[in-house]
Amino acid sequence: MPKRPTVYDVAERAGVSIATVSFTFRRPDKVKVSTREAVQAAAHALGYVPSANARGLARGRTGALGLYSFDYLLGSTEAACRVADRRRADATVVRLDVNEDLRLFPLYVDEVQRGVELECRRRGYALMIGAGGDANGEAVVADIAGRVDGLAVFPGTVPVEVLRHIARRIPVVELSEPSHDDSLNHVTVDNVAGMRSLTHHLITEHGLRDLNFVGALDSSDNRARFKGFRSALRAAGIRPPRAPSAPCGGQRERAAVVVGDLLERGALPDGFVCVTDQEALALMEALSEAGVELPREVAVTGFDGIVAGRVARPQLTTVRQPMELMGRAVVDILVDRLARPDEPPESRQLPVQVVFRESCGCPPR
Amino acid sequence: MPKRPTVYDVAERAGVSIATVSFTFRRPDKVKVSTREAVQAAAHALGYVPSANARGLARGRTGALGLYSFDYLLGSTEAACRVADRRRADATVVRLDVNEDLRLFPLYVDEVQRGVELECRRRGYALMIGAGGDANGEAVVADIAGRVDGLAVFPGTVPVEVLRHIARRIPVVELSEPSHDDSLNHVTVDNVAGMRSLTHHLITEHGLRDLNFVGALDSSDNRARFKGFRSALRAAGIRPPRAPSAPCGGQRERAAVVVGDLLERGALPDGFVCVTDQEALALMEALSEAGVELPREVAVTGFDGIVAGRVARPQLTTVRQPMELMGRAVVDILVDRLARPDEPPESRQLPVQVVFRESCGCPPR
DNA sequence: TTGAAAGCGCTAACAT
DNA sequence: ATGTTAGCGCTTTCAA
Repeated sequence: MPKRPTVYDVAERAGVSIATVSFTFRRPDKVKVSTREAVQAAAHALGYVPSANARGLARGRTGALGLYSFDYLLGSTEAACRVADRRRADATVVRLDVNEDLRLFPLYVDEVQRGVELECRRRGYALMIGAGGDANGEAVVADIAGRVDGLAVFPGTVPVEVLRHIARRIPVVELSEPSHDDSLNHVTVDNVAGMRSLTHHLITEHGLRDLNFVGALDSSDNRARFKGFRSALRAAGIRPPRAPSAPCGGQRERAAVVVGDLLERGALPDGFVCVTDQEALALMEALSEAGVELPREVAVTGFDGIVAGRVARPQLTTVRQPMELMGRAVVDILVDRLARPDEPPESRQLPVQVVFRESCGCPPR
Repeated sequence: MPKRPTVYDVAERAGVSIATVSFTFRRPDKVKVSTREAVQAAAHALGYVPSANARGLARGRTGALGLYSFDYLLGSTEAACRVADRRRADATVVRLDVNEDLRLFPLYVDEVQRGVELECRRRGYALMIGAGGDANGEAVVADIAGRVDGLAVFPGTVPVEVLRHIARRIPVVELSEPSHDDSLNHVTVDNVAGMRSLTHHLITEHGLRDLNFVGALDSSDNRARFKGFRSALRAAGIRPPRAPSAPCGGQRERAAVVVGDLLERGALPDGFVCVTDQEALALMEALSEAGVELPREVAVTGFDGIVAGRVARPQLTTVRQPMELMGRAVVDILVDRLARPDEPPESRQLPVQVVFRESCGCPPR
């Protein structure tokens, strides 16, 4: 790789000053035609590509937004790496079943990310993507934060103190319900209403009364969903469980254990209301494998509306989040904050849509 | 937003020099404990986030890779924007059918991009994403090129001269068969073999002889696929068509026109071998709507292996590209070139897998 | 219309 | 172990 040409090289070759070169790129119309052509010719001949780093430095802003995400499917990364090792052309043909793939992609984060991408493009921003989940996640997020004008993060990916720290420097939006009311912007959905109306449906339409809530209450969103669940039960005069039942984190093996345990104790409820689609999908699979017929013997529902739920058998009843829209809203807020840095942080709550499919007992559609 | 603190601020507050601050961040273990703590405390108190721009400038490399992609579904962007306008919480509930969604996402580029993301993370690189399709695409790609150490592009998204230009500065890999043999690296698949073996299957297993190839020969990959198609026909003693039949670019309306025309002329072939899944899907839909029964009356096949083909009815027979792996290979090459800038450009060809599903006449699986 | 010069925030020798 | 000092490549007043 030859040394990268700079403004100086171009200036010298075009016989002008670096200021003129810079100016020519910024406002071509404000330069004499002859100089412009000379500069452009020189730039072209040299293979000049302006350094966005230097530009960003000089201007104080980079023109890029950042998205920090997370591999919620920890196991998958490892599997993917194994696959990656046989990447030569002469390697064994890779046999990943497409059904299998759908469990890994696209997930919730992927669809939100897509929204972010689309809106970034529309606004003329570049998008810097980073992800953690592993050890030095904190370093990574700081690294990204250092190269963008605004940052979006999925909840639970970055310690809140780190986020606050970053938020002192650039606008940050977190994709969750506002929990610790602070300097962060938020984009979220109406978790409570969504879960309440889903649960209400199970009770009134399908006559289910013994309902388990499956999922960890480790995020404000999950807690809101649990709240919606309890609220619907209470409204129906059913005493809601105090705590969720054991979550399996979307992992098949764990789901199998949970199901085996339940079966052994003869404690199968009327339905499992899961905090996410992934949780529900893993559970459904474990139930099926254990010989439980869905949804006849037990109903299962999810939350998110990911593709895999649409393709599963039975098709998964769920609460769909407007993921692309959420991604767009994120960018919208960030750009807005950039323009008006002194506005207080904003929280945007988007509506959800309950999608009745087969896994709750509704007929196929 | 308060003024962003810099090394100078931290240094002053910690009572050390800026070099020490920098060093403390780079090699915390090489600094006296007391100073380290002082610096970290100051940084924390100030909300200091190092500027990756300045760092990149000073170091001569950014630690980021770039991916420039493209909206192959031109119409969709517009539709998405319309949706984006009703982004307030009080807006009408958004009703996008999930089936509809799958036609837009995830597509080929999305799955490849995912591979790029995963591998970037594994290697500790940040990923800068940009996309064009609209007017100032050239500016966008230059912008991205200016902020990364290496760039990946999908074919047909950037004029080859621009690519060459950029390749003089940083390593570039194009996701296509090497066409113009130049300074670019390439990642591609065995298009010829894939299409040949798919076509061979149609001929020998299903006895189809009158086959149309659908798609534009506007890329080296597409030409290779056409070549594979012809080669299989020739091997079977069938005279291959000289040119493909009219492509519809994956657009429903156009597909409907093409089908209507064919039907009118009574010129329905035994099968349509489409250059991509999107092409095939649009065609299948048009055929179904026109009352043609698939695959009994006519077979349809695709190429790529996108999710939508798996979910379509009948399920689409196709040639699956190892998209995630391709994305990973891209990063692999880029990182390699970065380490050894003087190596000649590399081309990596990955194997494909023919997936027999229903649309060619095979039984459901 | 163009040039000179002062940074932007950080790193990396080299000194101490 | 820490400080000094040049830049890195570009933008941007301010002059000319």
